[in-house]
Amino acid sequence: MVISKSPARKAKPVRMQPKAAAEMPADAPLDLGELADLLGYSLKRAQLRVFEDFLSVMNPLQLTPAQFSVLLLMEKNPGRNQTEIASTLGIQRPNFVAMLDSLESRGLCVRLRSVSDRRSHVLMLTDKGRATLVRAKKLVAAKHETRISALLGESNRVALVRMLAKVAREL
Amino acid sequence: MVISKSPARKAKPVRMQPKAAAEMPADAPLDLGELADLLGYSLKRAQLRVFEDFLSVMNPLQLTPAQFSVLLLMEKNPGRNQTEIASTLGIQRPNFVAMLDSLESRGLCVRLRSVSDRRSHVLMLTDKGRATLVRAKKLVAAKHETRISALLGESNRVALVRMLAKVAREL
DNA sequence: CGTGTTTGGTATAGTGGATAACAATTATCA
DNA sequence: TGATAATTGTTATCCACTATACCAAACACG
Repeated sequence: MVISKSPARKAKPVRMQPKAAAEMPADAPLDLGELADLLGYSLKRAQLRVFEDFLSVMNPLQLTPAQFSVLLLMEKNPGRNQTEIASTLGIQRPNFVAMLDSLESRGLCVRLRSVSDRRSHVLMLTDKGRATLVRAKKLVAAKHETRISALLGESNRVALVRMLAKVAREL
Repeated sequence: MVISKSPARKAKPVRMQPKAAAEMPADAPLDLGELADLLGYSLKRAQLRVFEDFLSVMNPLQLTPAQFSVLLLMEKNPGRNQTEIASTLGIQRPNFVAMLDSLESRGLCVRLRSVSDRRSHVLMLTDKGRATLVRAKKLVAAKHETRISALLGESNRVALVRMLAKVAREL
């Protein structure tokens, strides 16, 4: 028998509230306590917000952050295969297949059978992919990164990115 | 008819690589290009790494970041109901149910039917929950946050958290 | 040649997050 | 008061993302 990880909700909470503690406002914002000082918490919250903003800015081009990063890598590293691009981005190779299917079906990139190793597919941007990437970069620069820079100040934004990269790399 | 978002993989890439471009090292690390300057990218990467470290540090207590944050909120805000705790953490109420089931089945907290509003469940830490939280805090402080502080310097770590909170709040 | 490895791909499962709907309860207000 | 609306916890789904096992084709290499 397998130990179930799912809820074992049988006895519903029929218990009553014990003591009627001192009257509280009851509608005041909650106290985050040490949560506010936890790096992981603010990190996650900020990441969700930044991705949300990125998505809304990129709405006309219908590119997710992950798709945008793939196109960027293809542009700067033409001729690489799926394994190389995927692993650089921390994407599992099986999960990269559907992602490429999507980009290729939209005509943004192509898989070319490599002449030197017929197992691998060389990835290349199409003209449409390059044009889309140009527009995407402009959107990101004009409406996304600019907004963050306006909020933090450009030097702080750069320092922030540098610290995050260090954490990602060296922790 | 619905427009399918799924892959339309029919024609497999039988095309051949066109020109044999200039010889490349082929095994050099890829160039991240503007990806390295994108806040969203380093943010996501750092978040994954920090959560990974948190999980390994918290391994003996088997607490995820989300569970830890719930316990912290319960401690600092006893007597709040599920909706209040969940919404403060950005958790959808339906998704919070299974999470509470798990914590309650482990004896870390209880749902008490409120005397003032019999719809809602007042959330309280149990003694075991409080004891677990004490141990968890010590682990996080000693092995997690300390490590990040050693990497960045404490003042930088504080500045980092402050900037992230600002982004999460004001972007 | 035969063995082992790599590559892209399939199938599948787990997890996190989002929405619709519902019963019980409370709030609102004519 | 009584009818209607809103809220709370919950269930049932659904979708996106991630992780693992496995496979055939192609390659590496002794």
